[in-house]
Amino acid sequence: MIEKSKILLVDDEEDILEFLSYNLKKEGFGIVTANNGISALKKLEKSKPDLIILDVMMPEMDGIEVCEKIREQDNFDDVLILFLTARSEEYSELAGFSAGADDYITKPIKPKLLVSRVNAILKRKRKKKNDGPIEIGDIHINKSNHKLLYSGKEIYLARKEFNLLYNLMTVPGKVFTREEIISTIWKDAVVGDRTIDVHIRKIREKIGSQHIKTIKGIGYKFDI
Amino acid sequence: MIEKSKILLVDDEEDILEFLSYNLKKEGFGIVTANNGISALKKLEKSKPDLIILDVMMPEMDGIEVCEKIREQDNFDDVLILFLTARSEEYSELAGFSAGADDYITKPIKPKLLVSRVNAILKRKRKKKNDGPIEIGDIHINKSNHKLLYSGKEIYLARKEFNLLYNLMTVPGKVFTREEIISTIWKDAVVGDRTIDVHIRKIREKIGSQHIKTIKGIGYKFDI
DNA sequence: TAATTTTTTAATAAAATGTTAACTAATTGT
DNA sequence: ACAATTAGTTAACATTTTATTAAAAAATTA
Repeated sequence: MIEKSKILLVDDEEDILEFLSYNLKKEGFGIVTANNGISALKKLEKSKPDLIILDVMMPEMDGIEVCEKIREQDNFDDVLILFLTARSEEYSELAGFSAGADDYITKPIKPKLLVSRVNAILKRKRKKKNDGPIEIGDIHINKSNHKLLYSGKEIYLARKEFNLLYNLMTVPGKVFTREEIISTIWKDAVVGDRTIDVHIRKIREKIGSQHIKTIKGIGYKFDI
Repeated sequence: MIEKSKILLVDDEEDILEFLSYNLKKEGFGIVTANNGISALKKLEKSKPDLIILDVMMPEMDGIEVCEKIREQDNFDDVLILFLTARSEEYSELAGFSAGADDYITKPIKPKLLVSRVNAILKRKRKKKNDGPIEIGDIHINKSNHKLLYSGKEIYLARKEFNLLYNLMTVPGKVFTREEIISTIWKDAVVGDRTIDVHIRKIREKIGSQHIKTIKGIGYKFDI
């Protein structure tokens, strides 16, 4: 069974805390509540939540401030934060994201949407953990610390090179078409096909060409 | 001729709708627009789009909600959905993908990028049909890693050879006429009949001729 | 801002793949 | 058996795709 996730709810309105609690408990989440930012920050350490649902509009310390303070702490810089905002508060939404929020829900809160959004955000986090190290033969690649070990020796790859190699290694043997490669590595730019070749060449320069195979007319693959 | 794809654009901002329309019409796509989620859902049935481009941030019903509603409908659970978002990667991946999006573009939208992404996503869909490994007797063929195993030994086939053999193996025993072969392997080129023969010969060179049978006057088939 | 590194592009070389033509072999119908 | 038709073979050549440079452009760092 999947371990139930813990959620810290932060809102100054008791009604909303109860409403959220009720709907999320029903889904099996572990719930901790706080009715202001200070209290939330205090409860962080003990409760170690997977997700924090934070009302933007609170007296004393607003959600954005709380969010920033959470992100400053080393042990919580990757906890998920979801904002609750009123429809009209577009501005706060924008500010929220730059403060480090992961998602937001607008009030009035629809229970079904809330639950689906919370599930989605947690699912995504779980998936993200799969960005773990990959070891294939004498090549160890680790995305979290951006390190590549080639037969024990550490080798530096520039970012694009690293991402490209990492991507190929996620599914060894699978041929990644040039299109696939472009759409995963170059999210917001249009680059020519030669660009891929050049990066491939640089990777081969560093780890040899025995692993990275060209499938002419299709793409590249990482082979064992 | 390749049929032009239909795209449904959904955004509350008229400017953006026009901007998208202009750039996509120029590329020959059929365009239908809607300026809110409700209207989009209504226009779905009639327009039967191949792709829906959906702004995440909209009043009333946001893109994620629209997306979820679309996915709930049986006849549109596989329509392509592309999100427009002003936010970071993280947000779109978190909320959008779990709601069932296929890809996303971040604003500000660069026309070139938009077009290339749209083309990529549509092409990907067209291709997605035939896949999966096929094992027949001592021949294992796998499109995803472009590998052919012939009694355990890996054999390299050039692209056309591979596609041709794979195609024959999709329906073992069925006689594929030369016309059928040409229309599936040579989508947009005119080639002579001898060309097929040559490719068949090369395949036979590599895996023997016991499997690939000639049906004179008609075509070829892959036999067990 | 300057220096350095990374990324992309452009030009060209190299390699692999694909097609054709000319010829040969096999098959089919009469 | 003998045309007529269809397929197989081969090698030349055309085309496509990738590799390799060097240099420009962009991003990063000092």
